[in-house]
Amino acid sequence: MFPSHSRLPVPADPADHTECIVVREILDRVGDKWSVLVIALLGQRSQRFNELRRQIDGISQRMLTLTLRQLERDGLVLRTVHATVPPRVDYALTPLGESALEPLNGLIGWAAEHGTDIAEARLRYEEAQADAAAG
Amino acid sequence: MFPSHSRLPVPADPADHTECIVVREILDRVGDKWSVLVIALLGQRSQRFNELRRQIDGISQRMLTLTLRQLERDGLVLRTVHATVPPRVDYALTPLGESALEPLNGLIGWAAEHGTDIAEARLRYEEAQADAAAG
DNA sequence: CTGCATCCTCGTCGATACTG
DNA sequence: CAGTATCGACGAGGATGCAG
Repeated sequence: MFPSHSRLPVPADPADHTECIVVREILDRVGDKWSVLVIALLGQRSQRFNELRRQIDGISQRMLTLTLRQLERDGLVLRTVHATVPPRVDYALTPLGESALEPLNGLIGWAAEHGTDIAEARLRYEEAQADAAAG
Repeated sequence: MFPSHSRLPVPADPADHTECIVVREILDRVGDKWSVLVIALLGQRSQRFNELRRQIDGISQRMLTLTLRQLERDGLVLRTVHATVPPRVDYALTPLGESALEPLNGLIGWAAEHGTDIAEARLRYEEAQADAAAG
């Protein structure tokens, strides 16, 4: 969370401390390992648990469950249980979740576009470090 | 990082695994506690170390140093040392750093706009949980 | 198939003390 | 003023086993 005294240059009321906290919480969600990927996948189409699991190579059952719970809790994802046998659970984005796709894709787009710039910057940095150590 | 087999629905070449990794790394940066705030503050004007420190209530000296180092390493922030006494170090956004402001503000704007929606969703969720437990 | 509980590891962050 | 070094606490996340 942003500490309550600090400010974020958001368009809206910069004096509102609550807003900073809210923003920090959401940014935290963006930062955690799987949330954005899950949102992006559900943005394509609604899917079942193991359908997601198979697409997200490397995710543990536990983390997929936790991630989906959190997204459900935040109102970004809708969980639908079908009382069939075997049980079937569908996950879909809510309208709120869909509204997140746009800013998220903005960020993802930026990342994809400037990824090489960053990689190059890192190389230059390492180089400079090596020079400093050698010199 | 995104596992190398998973895909992100970015406009550009979805088959490129490297892109996923790069995107995940950048998303991680967004998620860490202080980076976005530092970028936002430097977006207003370039600032000195303790100038930033004072504005970011709650940050430790260590974390501000680490955060700035990482942003410098990634080419988002430029560090300028003035050989005066006492020493003076200025931090400023690079053009790359400034280019990040737009997507970042997009996300921050979304968060600010939908923060109450999320808060409400959480209340409803807790409520439903309580009902389930009681019923 | 979907999901919870447990254990354990590892990285991140804060506190503190010290340096140029 | 602007760092670096070290230590400890904490929590995210993976592995595994069990349940509805």
